[in-house]
Amino acid sequence: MAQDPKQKRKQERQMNDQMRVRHEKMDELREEGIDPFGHEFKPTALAKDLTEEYDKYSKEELEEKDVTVTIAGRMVAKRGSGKVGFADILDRSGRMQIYIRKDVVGEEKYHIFKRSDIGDFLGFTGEVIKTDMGQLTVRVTDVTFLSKALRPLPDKFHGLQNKEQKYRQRYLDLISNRESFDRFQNRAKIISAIRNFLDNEMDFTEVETPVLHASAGGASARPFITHHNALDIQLYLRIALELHLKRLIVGGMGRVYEIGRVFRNEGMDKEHNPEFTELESYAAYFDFKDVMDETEGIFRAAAKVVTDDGKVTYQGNEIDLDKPFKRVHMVDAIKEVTGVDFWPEMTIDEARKLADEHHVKYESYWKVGHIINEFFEEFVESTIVDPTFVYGHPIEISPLAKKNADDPRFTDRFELYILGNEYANAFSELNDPIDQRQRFEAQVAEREAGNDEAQGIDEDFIKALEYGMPPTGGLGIGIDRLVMLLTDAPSIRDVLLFPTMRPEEDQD
RNA sequence: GAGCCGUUAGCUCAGCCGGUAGAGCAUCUGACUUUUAAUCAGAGGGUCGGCAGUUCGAACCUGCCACGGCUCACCA
Repeated sequence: MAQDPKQKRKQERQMNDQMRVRHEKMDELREEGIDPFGHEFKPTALAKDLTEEYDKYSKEELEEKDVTVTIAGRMVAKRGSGKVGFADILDRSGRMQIYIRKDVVGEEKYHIFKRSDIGDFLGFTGEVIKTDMGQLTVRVTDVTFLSKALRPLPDKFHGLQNKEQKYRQRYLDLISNRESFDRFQNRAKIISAIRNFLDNEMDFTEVETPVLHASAGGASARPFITHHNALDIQLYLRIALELHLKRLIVGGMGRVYEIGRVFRNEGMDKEHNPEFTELESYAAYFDFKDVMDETEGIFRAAAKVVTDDGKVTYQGNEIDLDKPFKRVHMVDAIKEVTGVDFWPEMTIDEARKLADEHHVKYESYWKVGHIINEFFEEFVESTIVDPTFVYGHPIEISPLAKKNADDPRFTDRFELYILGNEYANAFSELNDPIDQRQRFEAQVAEREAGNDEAQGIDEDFIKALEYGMPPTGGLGIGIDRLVMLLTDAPSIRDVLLFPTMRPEEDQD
């Protein structure tokens, strides 16, 4: 391919010594009639399969078996002496050592191996053997050059440590840090296990609902705003899946769930990324206690991917997901930790007095329920260790949850807490359209009073409820945080392949 | 949004009181027919994140900027 000489000079200026050498080797391959960016290749085995199948045999047994295989992958380590060489080949399943001799493969093929760099893709055919050191190895009879790496890989021993680079160039992290590679494999398996549980054990239907919303509801959060040209309207990226899924319950689908990306235009930290993956499920005729059972089922199914006995260690703290989760009313939990009793009916002034006594700050528009919630968040949340369903949230902070039949100050809602963090939020869904309109109106009043995350009225959703929605139990789980818990990841960025980053300028 | 910390070779990291930049891996040359962070001998490789300032002299001190990390705040 012809290249502008000016551009080529510029490129060369930006290259370091190692890139120059690799470009030269690429040209050399072409001169030898080898395509440095080759085509299809048919490996007959993966590294992991070979280990599983043959590692149990002795050196002599393997010699007798005389098994020939073809493997392919990226060369990630290379060592050896003049006329023999060893290399580690990384394929999607793991590593395999190869052993190559000049007197076996011949001058030309050995030269290809000698001149190839760490990072290059190569294919090898050979016999499965064990070395004198007992290492399972492919003794090479044929080499195929597959693809050139023009940039050097990170340090083979330390891997890639620079966090920024790990997030920006995840492919390098995946190549050089096996624990990261495995974590993303586990993420996929966890999501698959959840799907399997909901599909096959709970008889749910998986659905897809719009990401672009005319009004962003179903949660309290600031949305991302975008614009549709043809319709010339403002649209929002969804902040929750809730309102569409409930419309499907109205439509008679009975049990639906969606695992999908939602977007919240808020701060970023170890637990928050602007886009994240949420599971929401809705089941007709469930109440929130049924949803607790469903949630335990989901967590156990997911945990099975990483543990046999349900025990998981997160950042040094062990928890047991096989034990039945604790269940406690929010007011009882507050009473237990602080001694403050919110069971008696009280006026806002009495609640404010309690807040003042305990140095709990409150906003002017807060009602008693907001203060109760604040007590919980301030004093109780961080003390929870074992998986615990905290239920009975105040009605003021739960605009989509059904009122408790015996005490209308509270809702039939729960959140699941583990090690001080929230993992699930669920309730018996509000299916009374008149109550729903009043809740939305209270949210609008809150917004006018200064809460810019309060929701607006979704008239279309209320209309759907007016056609009748069966009693329904709904659930939301933050998938990223669940994956963090199960894979012992300290930051949400460690479980997102490509976390949101500020773009860098001046890229080479 | 605030505070603290970081940014030095392709990667991982040193660099003392301000005196013109170091190691290991990687790369290059040579030796070596069972190595596994291979070994041995030699060599090359730097806009010390960027821009200003202080100074005879700045990787180091000061200011501003960029990006990142941690903590806090915010966050159904």
